[in-house]
Amino acid sequence: MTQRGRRPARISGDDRQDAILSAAERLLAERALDEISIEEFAHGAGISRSNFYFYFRSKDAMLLALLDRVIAEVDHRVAALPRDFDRDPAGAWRQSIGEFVEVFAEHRAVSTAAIAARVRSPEVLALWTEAMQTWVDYSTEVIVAERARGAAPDGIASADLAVTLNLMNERVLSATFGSEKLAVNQEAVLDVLATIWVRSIYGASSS
Amino acid sequence: MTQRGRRPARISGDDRQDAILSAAERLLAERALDEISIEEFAHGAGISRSNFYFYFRSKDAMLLALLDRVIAEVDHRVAALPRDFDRDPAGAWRQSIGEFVEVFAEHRAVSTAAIAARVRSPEVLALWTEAMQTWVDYSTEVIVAERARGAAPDGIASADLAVTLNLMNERVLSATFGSEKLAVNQEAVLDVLATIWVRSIYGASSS
DNA sequence: AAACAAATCAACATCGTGTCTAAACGGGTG
DNA sequence: CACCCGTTTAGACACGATGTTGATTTGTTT
Repeated sequence: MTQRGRRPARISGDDRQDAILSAAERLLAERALDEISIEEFAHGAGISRSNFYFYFRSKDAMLLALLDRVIAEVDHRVAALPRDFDRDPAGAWRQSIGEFVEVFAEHRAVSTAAIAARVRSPEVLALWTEAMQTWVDYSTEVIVAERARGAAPDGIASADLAVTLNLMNERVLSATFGSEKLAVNQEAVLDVLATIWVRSIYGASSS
Repeated sequence: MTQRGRRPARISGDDRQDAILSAAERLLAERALDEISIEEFAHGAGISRSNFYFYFRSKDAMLLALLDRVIAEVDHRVAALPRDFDRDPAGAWRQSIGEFVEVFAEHRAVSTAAIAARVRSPEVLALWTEAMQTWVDYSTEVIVAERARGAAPDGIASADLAVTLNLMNERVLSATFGSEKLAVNQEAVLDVLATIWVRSIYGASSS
């Protein structure tokens, strides 16, 4: 999972690579990826446009490296979480979702850029989908377990529910932290998402 | 709402305009908007690339005209729906969502293209947001009414709930009908969405 | 048919990307 | 010290897509 979009490398130059990535994240906070030319990214990191290609094959490859970091952080955080859904289901879900919210908020520039670039870059799409798949698998697993112990009712397929709720999170966080016109307030978003997750998973299906 | 992205026009040429739009929708069923050059759209409609600009200022303007049609159809369908949430809440929600699903499915090429282009084109973003706002307002209104008559419990703000559920629909339908890897089966998607809406709106907040 | 607007097209200018080459810089090793 | 080798730059080039301009054709009206 590490060193994605990187050449083998030998000694130094890693700092430059980081400098490029830092500058990129800074620039992405202002404008979208499409609106920033490679020349701007290069100059932002204090190098020439030609030299940019020494570190990354393309703009998308650079974004891929940025995205890799963010995904790794989410996975690291979620893995460290206690898994006590039987003791306090609502709290456990809320905590998991909270990790997403926090990381998404901290790296909102990269997250929104990745989601936007996904439609155009197969590599970004693949990496994002792989990460989403991990989270969906985890969610599905827990839902199945909750149903097995009688805490959650049956109804729609667990996998479908997990996919839908994860896609909801993706879209809502993107809207909220991308400062879209139609979005949920930053302070309220965790409450709203957690509530919907819990109600959807544990609520009886009316009708 | 009509004649968006169109010059005043006088006599003929409307057929050409329609021909371009038809060809565009046909091409968009195969590849994404970015991957199709204006030249291809033009040739698809039997005209030269230069002449394309006589009908549309840009690719995005063309998409805007396509999107306008789709939004109008959804609004027309939803407005014709009976509004009997007190008699059969789950059924009423399901029917409303069903209209979205149907229109989205029928015009999946335009819908997914618009959602993708939104991040890049301010005009597409504005039109899409305006439509979403309409649907969110409607949803909010009904949720407030359901809470007022004691059918739905309080908890998170009605407006936040409405925004989130609408964004969920957008993302899930986009994934499903855009044939994304991580999506819900076409036959199941209405069930899944309707269930989550109903459980989220009428389910008591545990915890 | 003369006039005029609608419709069409070829040519041009521009911009960003990606590739390549030649030349310079700079630190560690033989 | 001199020599590599990794690093860096500038510059040129080809390519593809976009958007503009100006001229030309087509069709309708008077």
